[in-house]
Amino acid sequence: MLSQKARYALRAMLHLAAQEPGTSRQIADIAEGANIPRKFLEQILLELKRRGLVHSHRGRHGGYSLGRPVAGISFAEIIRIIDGPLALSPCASRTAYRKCEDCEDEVTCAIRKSLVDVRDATARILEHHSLADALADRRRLKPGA
Amino acid sequence: MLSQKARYALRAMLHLAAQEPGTSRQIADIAEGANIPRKFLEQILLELKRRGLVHSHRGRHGGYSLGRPVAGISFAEIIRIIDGPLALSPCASRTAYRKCEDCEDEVTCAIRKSLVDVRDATARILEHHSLADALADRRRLKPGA
DNA sequence: TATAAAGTCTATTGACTAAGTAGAGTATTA
DNA sequence: TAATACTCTACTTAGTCAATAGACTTTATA
Repeated sequence: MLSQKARYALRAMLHLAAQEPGTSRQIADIAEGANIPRKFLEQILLELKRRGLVHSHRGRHGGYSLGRPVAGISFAEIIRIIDGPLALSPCASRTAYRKCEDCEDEVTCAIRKSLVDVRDATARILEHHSLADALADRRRLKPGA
Repeated sequence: MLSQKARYALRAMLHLAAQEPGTSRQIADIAEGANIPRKFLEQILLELKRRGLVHSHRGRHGGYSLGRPVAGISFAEIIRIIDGPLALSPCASRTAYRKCEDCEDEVTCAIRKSLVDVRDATARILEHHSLADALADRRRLKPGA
């Protein structure tokens, strides 16, 4: 399961993605628009900023904007930043591989193999699903808006 | 990520699956053989037993055995019992669907769609990966044993 | 140039869960 | 009937999740 924080991050990014490209939005606006506790959102945006997914400017007319074009930001990237690797086990992760502490022999591990299959399938979907795709999905689902 | 408990459960089941069909193994034996804390394993086996994945008999020559043929027990089933749904969000689960508390409109949710895709891909792999498959994998990986 | 408005940073809280431990109880069999 | 092994419930400890608080810094503008 994703953490609540990761779901918030996805919603916040989607909110930014839905803005006129190049324009920015303030935390309060995002918090209200995406239904996220304001102070919690601050932390999330800060983290996303450190990783380059959003830009911020401070001071009076400050705010946040996407760090890259909508087509260049995948769900996978957002989720990895907030929740860590997609894999079901550290030993099945390709981006954050770590040997299982108590694993006898990884090479012959009959569990790892299928977990790697799952991680690959998951990555295949989420790495190719960008904010642009999500916006397109939404438009298709909600033709009126 | 799977919990440690779920990884233990998979290992324990695999240990049982590797036994002569029909024979049983005692908790202490499984704990040692699969490198699992003994008292913790008790709880896990109890849970698996309640769900019919293993049978037990008590008393002097007691022990545990698989509740079904190795080909009839999937990784998905074991994981669901210990960790709950495979999906990344309650709203994306098919076996344990639950609406997101703070979701505005699920039908038009641009996040849910891709999470459902992931859950389907994951389920496709893990539901079709049985203990028998895992044993076959191991044999292939470790031709000596 | 003061001040209001906005992002930045660190700490804290409370509830919950994960992982493991303990021990008394119950069934079986030699 | 004693030994052995599963059963059940409770407990502990550490850590994480979700959220909140508040002081600090930057920027625009009146």
